[in-house]
Amino acid sequence: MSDNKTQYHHGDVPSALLQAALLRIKNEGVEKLSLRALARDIGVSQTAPYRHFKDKNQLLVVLACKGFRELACLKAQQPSPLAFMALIEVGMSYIYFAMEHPEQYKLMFGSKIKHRRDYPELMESGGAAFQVISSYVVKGMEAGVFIDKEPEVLARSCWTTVHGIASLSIDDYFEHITGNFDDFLREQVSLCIRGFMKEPGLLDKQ
Amino acid sequence: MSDNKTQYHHGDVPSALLQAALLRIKNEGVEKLSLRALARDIGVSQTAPYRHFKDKNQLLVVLACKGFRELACLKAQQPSPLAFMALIEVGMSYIYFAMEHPEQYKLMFGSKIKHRRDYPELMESGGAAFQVISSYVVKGMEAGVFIDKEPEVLARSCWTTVHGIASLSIDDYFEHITGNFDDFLREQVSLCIRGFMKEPGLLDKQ
DNA sequence: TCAGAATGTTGACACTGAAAACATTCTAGG
DNA sequence: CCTAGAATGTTTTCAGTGTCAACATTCTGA
Repeated sequence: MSDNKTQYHHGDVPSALLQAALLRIKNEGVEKLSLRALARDIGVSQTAPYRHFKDKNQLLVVLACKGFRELACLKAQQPSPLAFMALIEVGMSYIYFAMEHPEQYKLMFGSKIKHRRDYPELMESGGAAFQVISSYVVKGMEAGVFIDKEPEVLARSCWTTVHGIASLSIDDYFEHITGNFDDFLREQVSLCIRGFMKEPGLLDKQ
Repeated sequence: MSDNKTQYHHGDVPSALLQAALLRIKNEGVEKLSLRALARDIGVSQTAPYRHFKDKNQLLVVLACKGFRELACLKAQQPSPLAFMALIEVGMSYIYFAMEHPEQYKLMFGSKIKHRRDYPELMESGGAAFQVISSYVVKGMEAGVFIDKEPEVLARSCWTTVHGIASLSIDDYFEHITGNFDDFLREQVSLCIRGFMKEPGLLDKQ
């Protein structure tokens, strides 16, 4: 059905657009992404994308959703029986995701997307990403190593810190850090978790 | 010299542009700011701004610098003899600045500005803003309440957390928080500081 | 006074997002 | 199998943008 003769119908414009978009934002940043350039990339007219996405904003929303869903799949890279260590590792994974997909991360958390709250799938996938961190916090609480607070409070604190580290890393605010960058990040995340612990000493002698 | 007759020369295009820009980003967001609109606002031709700013990016840089310089003037709103309490208050002031000038804050830390590192005045004013938090951390260290780490490490951790809270607050990621928002923010900041303290108990019974 | 610097303008170019009107192809119901 | 209507695509057009070049006016110091 799909031979190599020039076709009127492209085949799969939506996913071709998304793929081209991911490539372009990786190379040129989300700031200069244009629908017309994407259309050119995949060889359709400049208005063809509008048959599949209401507008540019909606395409950005889909890209962001994909990112959140990836985030939601994160697991601690070095699983640890110690709940608070596992939480640190999840935080690290989160930061590494951001550093590996900086432009997509900026899209997810920046203000490029307009009227974010009008897109339920975006809210939902974003919430799911948060739940990952949250679940590890809960494990820590069940293990009894964290202070007596609402799990949501700790989870939000952890998420916020990790997001701060990720954002600033991406934008090269830590460029002058000397030494192993992974160590630096881990120290920053640990400092956050330290604030949650009944006995911070457990962390210090690690 | 400057009567009310129509003048060929405007008088002070640069500061008029900056003022108009601050107004526009406050009302419509930094994302849709356009030089041409600013030119219209102040009643000059669309290319007049280019006599005073190399390009749009440079105007954004100046706006961001102004923001950083304001940040650098922050003091704890409720000064406390307890060093760690003062640090918390400075963090709060920082967050409140962000919430009062959300679009300017996004401009300062977002990726709207291109080639940030090519603007020494931006790097410098940004560094000065960081120094405020840093100085309060040092006070805490001198008071002996914080753990034994490089001051820079703690300062950066505090800055990162505060930035994370500010960013997410601005973008309404905490919209579902119930109860007093100021209390929520203060709890988040405190949790961060808690991680620095030799005796977190000091904070708990506060 | 008057030349040159500073500041302003008009007009143009190459982009962009988006809508309207129209063309082609696919697909389901008779 | 045929055919109407839905899907998908195209061309054209509009309004908006950043920025440059060429030209006009005004200010300022020697």
